[in-house]
Amino acid sequence: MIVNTNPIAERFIFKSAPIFSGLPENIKEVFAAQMVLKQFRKGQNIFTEGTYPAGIYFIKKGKVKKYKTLNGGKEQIIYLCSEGELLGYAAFLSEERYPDSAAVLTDATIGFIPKEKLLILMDQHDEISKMLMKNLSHEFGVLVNVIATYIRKSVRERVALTFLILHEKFKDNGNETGEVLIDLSREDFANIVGTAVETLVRLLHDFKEENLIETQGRKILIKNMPQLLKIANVTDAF
Amino acid sequence: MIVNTNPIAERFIFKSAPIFSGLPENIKEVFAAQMVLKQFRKGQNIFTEGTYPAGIYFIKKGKVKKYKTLNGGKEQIIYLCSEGELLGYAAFLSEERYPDSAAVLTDATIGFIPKEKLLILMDQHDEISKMLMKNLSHEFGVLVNVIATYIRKSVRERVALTFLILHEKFKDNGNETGEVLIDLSREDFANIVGTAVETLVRLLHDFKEENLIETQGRKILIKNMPQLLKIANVTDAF
DNA sequence: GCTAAAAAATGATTAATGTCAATTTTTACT
DNA sequence: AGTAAAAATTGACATTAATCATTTTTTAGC
Repeated sequence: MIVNTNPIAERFIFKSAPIFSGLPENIKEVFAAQMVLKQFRKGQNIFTEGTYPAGIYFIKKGKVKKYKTLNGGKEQIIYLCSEGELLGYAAFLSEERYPDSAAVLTDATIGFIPKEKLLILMDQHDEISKMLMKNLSHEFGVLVNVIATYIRKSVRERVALTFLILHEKFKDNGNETGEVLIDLSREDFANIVGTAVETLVRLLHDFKEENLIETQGRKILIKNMPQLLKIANVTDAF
Repeated sequence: MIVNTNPIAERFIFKSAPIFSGLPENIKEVFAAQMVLKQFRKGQNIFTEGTYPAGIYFIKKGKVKKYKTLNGGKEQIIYLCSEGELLGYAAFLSEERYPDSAAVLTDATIGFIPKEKLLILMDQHDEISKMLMKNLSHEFGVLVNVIATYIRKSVRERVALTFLILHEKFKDNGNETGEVLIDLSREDFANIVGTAVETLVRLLHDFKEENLIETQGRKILIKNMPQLLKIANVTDAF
């Protein structure tokens, strides 16, 4: 597997390492024992904005988009999650409604831990609370970077930055030369960037002409991530 | 004091109630005892993005902007904090650099708790860890709403929404009829909205013509918050 | 209260991005 | 492989918002 080579990446990515990696074996087992696994089909929703959490979710396999539907039908993807990430725990911890929805992008295996059980686990094992706290606070910093970047940068810069995130999320699709293949609809891509599909397509066209990417049907091959990163112009992210 | 009348407000506001309000008296005292108070002059920085936290801060008195400086010199204000709020605790908890800076907008009194002491307090009093967790997770949900809203809505909608936040932050400047007086530079206002000062000024002009606000020098009187809220069009926030 | 400096406001123009309509390509299914 | 539906792409145009230049107003210090 190709390792995350760029320190900037972690300022925009929730977690490169699986969430449990820091926990002692016995805790991992306790956690796994409480988890109910469920299969989801491509496109299916895991939870929906405005409802209250009944527990938290863990991505065992697959990719998930966290998104928000806006008045007027537009969608904004807040974040792409992949294997090893927890879902919906901020709303669980705040005891508030989900601010966003989660839907699987590919067929997926999702673990569920009901809140009653999780509360007991947190009470019994301080490490679990600490892990949640550590993750949440990291993700908080990521959102701060996302806000500043997405509000103030041009769409071209945002598309380039989005490639950094996608590069990370799809790196298991990497080939020997380090090129990564992205499999994502233009609509979802545009909804991450926060732009119209047509605008995204035009920028992809530009990047293709500049030899930074290649397209194979809807799939996109990242050919020159360093240059894309230069275009993203994100040395202001900490 | 005028109470927050709008349920939408809390989806965009970190905390209306002072952070300690839920804690038992004895914990409040312990916390207060560890706090070193310091005076800050208008414009002074409390901490700077890219550095590591030495502890956390508490706003005893005054208003603080949390902002990020972007390549090219632009500034994006992430959030306005006021009396009773904690600062810099996400970076403290994640043990990472501050993603943003904090500067006082008015002369202010800020409490500081060094990290060594805070770690001991958290260890001794579970309520403190829980309080931090609860706050952070709430703020996380707020940032999700902010992202979707500020990326996808027009500047006019964002200005209207910003009035909701300012209404809350400046409500101690309210008069008998519920109108609230905002005292903030156009530049800071524009940096919250994420737009150019000129664009902001033009929109303020429009709102004035529509009788939603009045200006008194740089100060702005909110006259019709309900209508501004309609313009903001944020019934999509949970 | 007067004055210089800073901030706010206005005007003209340009650039970026969104929208709508039409066409081409790809995908999924038989 | 053939075909209908969905997705991607392209083109023309409208709209929004940024930028630059200038004027007016406000603020802070004497």
